[in-house]
Amino acid sequence: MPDSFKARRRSDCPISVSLDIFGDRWSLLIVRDLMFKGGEAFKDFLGAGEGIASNVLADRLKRLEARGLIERTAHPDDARMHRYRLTAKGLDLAPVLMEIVVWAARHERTAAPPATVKRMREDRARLLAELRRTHHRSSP
Amino acid sequence: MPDSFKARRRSDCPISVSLDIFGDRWSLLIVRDLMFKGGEAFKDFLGAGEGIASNVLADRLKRLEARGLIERTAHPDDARMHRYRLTAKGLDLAPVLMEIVVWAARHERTAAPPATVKRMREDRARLLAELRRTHHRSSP
DNA sequence: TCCGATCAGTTGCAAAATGCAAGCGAAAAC
DNA sequence: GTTTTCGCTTGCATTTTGCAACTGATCGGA
Repeated sequence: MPDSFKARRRSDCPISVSLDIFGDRWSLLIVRDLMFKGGEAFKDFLGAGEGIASNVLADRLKRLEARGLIERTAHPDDARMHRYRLTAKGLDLAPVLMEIVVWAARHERTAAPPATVKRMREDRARLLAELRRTHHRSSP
Repeated sequence: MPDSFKARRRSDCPISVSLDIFGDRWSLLIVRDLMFKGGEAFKDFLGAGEGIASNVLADRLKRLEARGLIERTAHPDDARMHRYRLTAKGLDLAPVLMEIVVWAARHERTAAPPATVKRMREDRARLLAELRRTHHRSSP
């Protein structure tokens, strides 16, 4: 088990603190799957396309849960599964993810649908409201 | 030398593509130093507070340069030094960094000055314009 | 002009994280 | 009751990171 749980922060800089939480190659992809792709179960993240290893995935899920970005509950219909969902804190990463998408769409060749990118640039407030509705979280 | 230069992308998702570029614990801290702290030289990043190792720093600088986020030039006053500066592409990460700061300030205990955070939330356009002025980059 | 300090790295090695394939127990599907 | 699915865990090889020491070029002062 890659025990990536040293809670030791490198500094109190907000960016550094944030990177201590999600500054790796996988965490934000999990958040993305939860936020935009409707993924909820372990297998959804496993099969998400980038090919995360199951042990790393297990570690990241624990980590994200420990940091309060996601919550894990029993799946109502199937006792084998768990249901992972974004907390309000996790959902609040939406603006970060959107800015990343906007940046990548501008500077890299990506599969981002131009219409979506445009909405992220020009209609962010409504997009965020929609997201919150989808995820049943009240807005701050 | 930790040769982190496999340009192989895991998928074409804009978030995945972005994380392949700056999804690690150090890259965005370097960008932060360049963007907000006026750092320009190797030693500035080395002594930035989080304690990056010099070999990792050297690797990240090469990598960021290869990806077009920063550029390295000879320092005008001192032939030992190099001057690192953000390109327009690197400077365009400003909204991402700002949203990260806003998120961290809301959800974690950080050293972010509340006034700065407030400006990032409420006066982003002007802040971005100031940044571009500081870094002498024309705006898109 | 010599000499120590500074700068931007590099090198070698240990420790940690990642990736990969296989395995496992519990629950569901058939 | 047998097979599949699911969410992991385990063991092991590979890669990345961290640490400390070192280098070669340049600078600044005596």
